[in-house]
Amino acid sequence: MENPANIPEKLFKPYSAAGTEGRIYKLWEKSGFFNPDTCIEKGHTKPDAESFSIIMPPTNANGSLHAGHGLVMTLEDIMVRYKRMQGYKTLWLPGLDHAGFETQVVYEKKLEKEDRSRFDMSHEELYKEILDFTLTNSTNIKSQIRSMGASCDWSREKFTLDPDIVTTVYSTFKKLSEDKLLYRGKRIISWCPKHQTSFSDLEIADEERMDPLYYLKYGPFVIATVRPETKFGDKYVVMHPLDPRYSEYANGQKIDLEWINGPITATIIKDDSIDMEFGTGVMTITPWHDAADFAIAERHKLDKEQIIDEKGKLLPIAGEFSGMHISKARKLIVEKLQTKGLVEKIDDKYKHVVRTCYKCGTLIEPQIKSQWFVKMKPLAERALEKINADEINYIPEQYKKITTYWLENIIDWNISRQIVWGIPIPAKICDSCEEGFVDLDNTQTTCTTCGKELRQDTDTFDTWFSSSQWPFAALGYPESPDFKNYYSTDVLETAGEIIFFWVSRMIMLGLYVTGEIPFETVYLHGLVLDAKGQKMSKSKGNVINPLDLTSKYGTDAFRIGMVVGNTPGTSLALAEDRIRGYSKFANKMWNVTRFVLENTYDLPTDEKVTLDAADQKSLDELYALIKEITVEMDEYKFYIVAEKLYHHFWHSFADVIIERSKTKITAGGDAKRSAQALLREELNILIRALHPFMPFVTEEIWSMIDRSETPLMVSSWPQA
RNA sequence: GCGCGAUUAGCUCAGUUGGUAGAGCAACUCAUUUACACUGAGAAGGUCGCAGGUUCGAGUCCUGCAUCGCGCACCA
Repeated sequence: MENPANIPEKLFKPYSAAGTEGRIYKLWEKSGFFNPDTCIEKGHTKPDAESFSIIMPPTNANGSLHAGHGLVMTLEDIMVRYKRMQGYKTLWLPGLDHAGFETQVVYEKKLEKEDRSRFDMSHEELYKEILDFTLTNSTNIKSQIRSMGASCDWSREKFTLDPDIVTTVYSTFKKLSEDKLLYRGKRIISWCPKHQTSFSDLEIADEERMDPLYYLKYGPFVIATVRPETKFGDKYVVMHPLDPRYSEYANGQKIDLEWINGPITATIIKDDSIDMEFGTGVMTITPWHDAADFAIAERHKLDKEQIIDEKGKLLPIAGEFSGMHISKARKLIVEKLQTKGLVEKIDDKYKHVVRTCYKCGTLIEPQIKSQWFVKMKPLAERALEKINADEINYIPEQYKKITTYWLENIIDWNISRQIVWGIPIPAKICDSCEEGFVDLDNTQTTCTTCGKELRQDTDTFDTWFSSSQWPFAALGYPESPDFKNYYSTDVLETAGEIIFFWVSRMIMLGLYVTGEIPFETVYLHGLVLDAKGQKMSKSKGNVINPLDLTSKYGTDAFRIGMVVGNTPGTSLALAEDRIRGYSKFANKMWNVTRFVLENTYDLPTDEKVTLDAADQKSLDELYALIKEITVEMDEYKFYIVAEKLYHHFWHSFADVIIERSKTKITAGGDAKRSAQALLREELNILIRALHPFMPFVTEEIWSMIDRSETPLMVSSWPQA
């Protein structure tokens, strides 16, 4: 076959993503250009260039890439490649997360299958097994991140359990303690009876349920409750001080009455948190197992008594029901109350909200426990100042409102978890007076309050406590040059779902420790849903594995398919058609390249060509487009840039300009040269502009159209 | 209960400061040997959730309502 243009053989076949992507990624890695220092050494970035940095949300080391990750990697890589091409000193720092609770749950399931249980293992044994498990699996996720084309600097990769990270987390813990922002409190916490650990308020899911509401005779009163099984210890009866129905009773007044297990003496409490409209306007309280009741008990300094143990079984106070699981006990207790004539009525269509473990759906059983808490108000106030001064740019903007509302109403953060897999809390506990002492150097042995012997705290930190320090910890705060060069980072890109869990807490802790905001822009993407707009879940069987799509249609097709029309914050329905369409686009680019090479080889690259009017107009339009999209890139409107580039490439360049060039090339002379020059320029500019979106196919094409031997990833973003 | 968001073509969604509605996919009609069938040309498809209001002019601004989704909340 004739081939005067000396066109590579592969260009005569359809574009093969599978035959290209792995090779290109290796080439990039070998070049070292993911590392900004190399870009400077080799002269692609000026040493005094402005920096641009993104810290990759640490990926669960033990996990597998899901559709949401696919979007994270795509969006962040687009930003990073764009800035790198523009000459910024660009760092994208990858990291892995030990993902404390999440990983422990996965491991527990594995143990269960093997007929083992974590409760039969020592701390050390379990920790070591999970560590091995995690480290073994971590190569998997890393190769999946690579397959997405992520141009992150692997030489700077961090893991949340790296010793230097742990050191930073410990020093923050100590600083909080010294600044009196940390306390060990015996307070009501959310407890999951299945997982045997406490949670912060964020790990709790609300669920609307229909349950019977029992109206029980309590001496002269009638009280309404959905949880008769907690009522054994109720010896306080509470009503509103202004409720005329109960004006004859005084605060503190004692009354004798017959209750579940016999006669008791109850005390009347008047508290204005009581809603006079609800039920009878009277309730009894269970301070050990209800946050609202706990608050009332605190206000009036009332006794608190534990009724239910950590596994959800009734304690001896329940008399004949002692040792019984609450799920079984309720029915029997109601029966007994009925026998005693203490049930006034049952409203069996009562709609209310229960709190469940976000992971297993088990009903949360509030318990009073000694735990470490961070005082959040002072931290939140500093964050609010910065946010209200617009020092942090939220995309989309509505997240600013959501964040400020949360910060204004923040409650203290319980950072203790009763799980093994995590960063151990460096503290000593006095079991006798329930004091806790921060002890990084492991030197304190006796309680300074009561003199008794201390034990090591066996709890670990909430994973989010360490990941909230990630931007500065991963950059080597406080001494590393990277910290000085790249903090504050430019963009934090993650799922809108973790706005409170992670983003807001990073702002607070970043500000607290370093005095600076951790990032200037927060870009939050929405959920990735299935083709029908349903949330993906294993139980529904509608989970789309991004790697199936990339292996079928190519990573480039997947990437641009994820981006086009996907506005920040809005959830995306991931339909296969969507991705398939863009695999055709990669092939279109491939064929266009062949046409351009075949038809321009005889035009010397250094020849000055004057374009004719029509061609000049086309070129002006292209420059106008580049100008527009450069602005839109800076505004993070990738969804529109991707669409415009796609549209221009296909429907202007291919359909109009190439078609027009055919007759001009046949005509020869100036018309031919004008057409040829335009073809070359269009292709050159569009391939560069498309690179952040479709890095593989563009890099491959670049190697055929550019003679400089500079990889496209460090070539320049087109100038308008 | 409070708050946030959504409601635009069959589907998924754009629509910047108000100026006669756009894209992709799907469906429809033609075209078929040189860049590309992973193609080209063309046509069709929407009283922009409903009701008011501001305006010369509203998908866009204001008010109310409806439906869906999501947060937050110590009414037992």
